[in-house]
Amino acid sequence: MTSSKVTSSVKDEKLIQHRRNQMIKGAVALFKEKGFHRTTTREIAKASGFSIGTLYEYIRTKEDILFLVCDSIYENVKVRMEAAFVTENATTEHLMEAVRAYFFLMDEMQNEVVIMYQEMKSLSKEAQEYVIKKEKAMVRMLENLISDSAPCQLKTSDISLIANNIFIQGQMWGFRRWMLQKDFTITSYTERQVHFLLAGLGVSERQVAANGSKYS
Amino acid sequence: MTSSKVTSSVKDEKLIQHRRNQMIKGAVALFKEKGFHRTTTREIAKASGFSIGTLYEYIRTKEDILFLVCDSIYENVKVRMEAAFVTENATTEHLMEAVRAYFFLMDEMQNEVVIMYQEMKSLSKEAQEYVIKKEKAMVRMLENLISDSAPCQLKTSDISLIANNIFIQGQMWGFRRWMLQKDFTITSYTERQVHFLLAGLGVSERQVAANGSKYS
Amino acid sequence: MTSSKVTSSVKDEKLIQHRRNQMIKGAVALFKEKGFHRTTTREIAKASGFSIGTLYEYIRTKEDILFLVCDSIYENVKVRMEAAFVTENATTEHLMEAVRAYFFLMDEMQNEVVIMYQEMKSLSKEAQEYVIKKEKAMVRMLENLISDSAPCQLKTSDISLIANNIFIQGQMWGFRRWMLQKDFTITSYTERQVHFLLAGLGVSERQVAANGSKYS
Amino acid sequence: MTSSKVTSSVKDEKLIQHRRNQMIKGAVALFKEKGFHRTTTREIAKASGFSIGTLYEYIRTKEDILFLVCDSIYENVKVRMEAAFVTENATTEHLMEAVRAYFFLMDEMQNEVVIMYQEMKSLSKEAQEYVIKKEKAMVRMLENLISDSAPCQLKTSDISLIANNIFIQGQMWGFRRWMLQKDFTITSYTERQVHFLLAGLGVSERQVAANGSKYS
DNA sequence: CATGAATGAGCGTTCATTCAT
DNA sequence: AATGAATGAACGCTCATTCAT
Repeated sequence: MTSSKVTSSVKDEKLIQHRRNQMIKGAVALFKEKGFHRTTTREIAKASGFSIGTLYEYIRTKEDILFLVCDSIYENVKVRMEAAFVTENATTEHLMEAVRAYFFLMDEMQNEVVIMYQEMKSLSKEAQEYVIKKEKAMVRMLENLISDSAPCQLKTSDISLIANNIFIQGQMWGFRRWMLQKDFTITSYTERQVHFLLAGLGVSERQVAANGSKYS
Repeated sequence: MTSSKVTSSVKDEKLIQHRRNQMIKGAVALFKEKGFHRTTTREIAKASGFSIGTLYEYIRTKEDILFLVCDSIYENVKVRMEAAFVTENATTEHLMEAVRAYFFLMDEMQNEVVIMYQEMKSLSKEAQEYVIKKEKAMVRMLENLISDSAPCQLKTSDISLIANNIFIQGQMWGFRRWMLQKDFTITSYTERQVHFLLAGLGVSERQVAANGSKYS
Repeated sequence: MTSSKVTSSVKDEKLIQHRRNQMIKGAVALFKEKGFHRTTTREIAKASGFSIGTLYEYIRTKEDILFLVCDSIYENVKVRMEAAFVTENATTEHLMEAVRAYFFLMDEMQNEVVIMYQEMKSLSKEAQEYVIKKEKAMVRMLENLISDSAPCQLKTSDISLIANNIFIQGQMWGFRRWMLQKDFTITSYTERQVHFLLAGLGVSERQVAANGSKYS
Repeated sequence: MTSSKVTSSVKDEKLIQHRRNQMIKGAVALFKEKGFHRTTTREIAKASGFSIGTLYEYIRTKEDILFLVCDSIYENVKVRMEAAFVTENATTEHLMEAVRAYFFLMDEMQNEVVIMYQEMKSLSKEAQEYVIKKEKAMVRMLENLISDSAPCQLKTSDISLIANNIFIQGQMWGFRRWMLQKDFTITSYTERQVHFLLAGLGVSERQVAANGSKYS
């Protein structure tokens, strides 16, 4: 669905969607390499396969492109996460499997994550809030899963803390790759983080690891 | 000590140090608000209390300012951390106290931390490596403390993982303030993170919390 | 033909040629008056009839403009010289007529010549060599003509010397105008220089001057 | 003698002279390499062996330095030429010997000559006129010698032309070195130019070359 | 007399954005 | 709907000149 936050002078919704996908793909590659500010609109147009004039038929300002990129990242993450999250009668195993899915997703989306971390500040206050809202919604999903699956009663603030810890541990796999990716693979990283998570929750690992995971 | 990585055309070392401190202070305030790229050298000069010409007597390029800022952040953190870290016969209590000191430091340095996260990419590859080296050295300090104080034998990769988790949990207090600082104060945040850390290490909290902390 | 040494971001070759001619014309007028260094790119843009942004669509650096000017001067001189030079069965009369044509051309192009003399040093080493090559090619044309038309056998080094003398005598009409243009017109200057040239070659003037010149 | 055209805030005439000589020496070396505009006053101060503040005690503007350099060049040439010029009962041999002396001087002063050609335009109109006056005076010296020594009656305009030809032939040895200094040494160059000069004057070489020259 | 830190006008260059075709 | 030439505000940086010490 077209991000209605960004206006276009073109009418054909299908075309808008198509062109914007081209733009996002081109922009992510460029932002990853040079960052938002060092990337010019001309470069984005070229990488997207059309002219600077055409680019401006589908956005109003350069910031719109960054917004489109950020929005698209969250959309992708959201779709993938919803597929991995069980919402009813969740067990600790469900939680662990969701965490694993999230970590593997973060591995796939390292570049996008780094972009989010580095360029979010370049968005307008308004757009930042929109994006933060999306991040909060995702954390809430995780909180619900923790809450549902927790073996014992946890304080809501503790649930929130654990959810946030998991979230940034997933993201840090990407933005601290220079620190982590010599000692770990995504598989071993995931396994050990899950291990400490369980320990933190006071769950014996044996209880959970009985049946294997998709991700190990 | 003057950062010898950045050359100045002024000879008086004392003056260089003084002027650069002015620059760093001014630049941090501006970078925090608008980011590195949106801040102009003229604005930095003005915020530092001198003219654009004088600014360039103490640096060669705008990037030098960012480097000076990053370098100064690490220098400050390092000095403070070294004071908080026990290096001999460390106990779990020592570790916890060091973690608390680190979290409170991160609370003080929120703006600087956010700048580091967002602008490090704007440094030259060379300067990035220099800064990463400093970050790695600090993580190593923490690893040593964990290793020394651990109640049981831990794998070195696990030690590294725990150290990194602690590190980014401290940093995340700043860069995810919009998420955390409604539900927590730095004190409660620190307490709960320490709680889960101990749980992860398999240490009973009662054993440790007996004598109160400076930070609670 | 567009000077392929200088790149442009505009694609239309015809337009490039047109805009560059405007630039050259404007730049020559300004360089003549204030020299290359004292002329700003904004002034050149204005004198060319377009904005500073447009100027930079057709060049990459200010030095490119100087190169374009120098290149264009040589191109013009070359075209004019080739038209004036006989290449087969040349007689002394042909040589004299070519020299006269050259002197009159130098009279027309005084400003350009002065610019070349004063600003060539401002070109990059690479561009200087390119321009020197062109100058050498032109001297060679003259050498050939001298060689062909000489009444007696001359040493090649003498031919080269004579050619160079003629060349700078033509140029000096422009760059020493404050010395020469009170006592001479271009016609009388040409006539006397030709006179001494013939004397130097050991040719009686009567033999040559029989049939009048276009230039007297 | 101190160039009274340039004012100094220092009183001690001896010191002024000393400092200015340092400046000229440093400046010539720099101008030769990078030209007047690309050379900074700081560089000149450094090359002169004192500070930028001191530099400005002995001149008022950067242009003053260029003027000092130009003036000094002419002063040197003048002194040397006056020594080489016979003013009474001059013969063709005297003329030839003076020309040879001039050519060898131009060989020595190539850098200075090139600077004069390229940077004179950077002087103020007033200073240019002053320098041109000096050049004219020198040409006049040569004209007088030609006039005195000429074997036959020459028109004054022809004398002027010949003097100018000699002058720029000497200078061209320096500013066209890339063209001439592969085929000639200063000795052979001088000899051949003298040869053609004599031919132009209608003098048989044998009459003159009888007794050898200091310069061959 | 000598120093060198301070100044700021002014330069070359970039690039987001527009709009006629 | 697509193009790309045109625009000019704004940036990073330089350097001649001054003046307090």
